[in-house]
Amino acid sequence: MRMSLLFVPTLKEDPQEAEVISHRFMLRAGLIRQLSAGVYTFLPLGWRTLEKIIRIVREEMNRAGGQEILMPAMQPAELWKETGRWDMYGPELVRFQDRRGRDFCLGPTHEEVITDLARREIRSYRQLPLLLYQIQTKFRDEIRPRFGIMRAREFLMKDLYSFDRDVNGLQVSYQKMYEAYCRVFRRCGLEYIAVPAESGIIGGDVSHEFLIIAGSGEERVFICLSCGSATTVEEARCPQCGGVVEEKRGIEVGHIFQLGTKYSEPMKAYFVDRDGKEKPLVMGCYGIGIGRTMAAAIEANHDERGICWPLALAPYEVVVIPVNMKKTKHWEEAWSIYEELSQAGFEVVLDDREESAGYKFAEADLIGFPIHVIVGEKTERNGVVEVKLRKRNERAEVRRTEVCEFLRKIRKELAE
RNA sequence: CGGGGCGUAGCGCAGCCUGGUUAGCGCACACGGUUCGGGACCGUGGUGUCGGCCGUUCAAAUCGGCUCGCCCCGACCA
Repeated sequence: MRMSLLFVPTLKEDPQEAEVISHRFMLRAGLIRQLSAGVYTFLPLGWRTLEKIIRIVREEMNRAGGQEILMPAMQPAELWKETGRWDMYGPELVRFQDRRGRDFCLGPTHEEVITDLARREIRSYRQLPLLLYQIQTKFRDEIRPRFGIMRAREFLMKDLYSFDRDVNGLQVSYQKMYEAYCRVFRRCGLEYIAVPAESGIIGGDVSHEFLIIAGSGEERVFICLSCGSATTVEEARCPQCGGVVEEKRGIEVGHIFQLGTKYSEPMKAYFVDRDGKEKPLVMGCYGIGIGRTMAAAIEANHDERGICWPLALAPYEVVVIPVNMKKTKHWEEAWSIYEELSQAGFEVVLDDREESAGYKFAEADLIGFPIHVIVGEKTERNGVVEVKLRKRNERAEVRRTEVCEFLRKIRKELAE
């Protein structure tokens, strides 16, 4: 992609409405724009990153045996009355009526809809276990939308629901998801931790939160350095081993629950087991905040100049910067490197704008391309380009002829 | 919902307290020229229902009331 054609409205100054770092950089780097409190548009670069997270999540859900579906955001009140949540959920539930005066809501989560589907379609234990998921926009009229995209009123979420014959089956599904979540966050290049958690309004017995470790995180986590166990409750400091406890801060990006029969009982979602008896489906549900993961990734990976994307989440992997557009040599070499890298399968942007070098450097840092290839005087004189790694702030001079090979190695290294 | 803050050009702000010329500055934008390895410089130019409504006054960005929106802190959440 050529930078001159990319729609990236960057901001030199901090927008007054943004205080939190990820929010500031997302606005400044031209990733998002706000429409209303807690409601955002994703611009091309922001959407690319979001799609990268989605792809990783999707691959890992599929790998764990999940099957993707898409449920409606618009849901009839009747379902919510069956579980009692129409009254329980409160004003956070976005409610409205259709033209005939029938009550509906915009789904903040989908237990009711999926359980309704399950009770209609699952008859026999032979159909179990079943893991269904979707990646979809959720609506929650938050008391107080906050921190930009971090707590939005409209946001993208991956939610998976497991259906099993019994508690043993549920535990197997739960364990699969637990591991899938670990893989998702590891592949995103993020430092994460899983901690036992309260299950809140979703209900159920066992539950874990997945947190991205970031200094600005709202939640405190206590990690035992000897046994590795973690908790969010200060008093419960891993008394079992008595080791040294380290406190860190984290941002909740995922939550998994063992629901049991909390929804299947009231909604009468039964199946016939091997013994011929009717039993309620044993359920679990598993969520990942997609946008939140993006914000958390920035909270955990930035410096004063801007974002330092992990390779896996960067909107583009490489930016090629010709220092002086007036010098034919810079321009030609930059173009040929751009072509070569594109051919080689890199996601690369060519900064072909008539801007000063300093301007391009500052913007490349802000946006956070993991790899910068700078074509300038050294290229003209010695046939070398400068390769800069954004996150480590390391620079290397590489011969023009070896650029592609060098970047292949770097990419492999950064991917680990 | 309680507490605090903000709303003036696309963005960041000054002006308001103490009402009174044509509402200003920086950035951005357009055109011309000079620059070109860390957000360049010079010149020229365009840009405003001063968030909205009502009121006070000869006169309101400025004073008063109401209202809308946004941000931050608290109780809830991916």
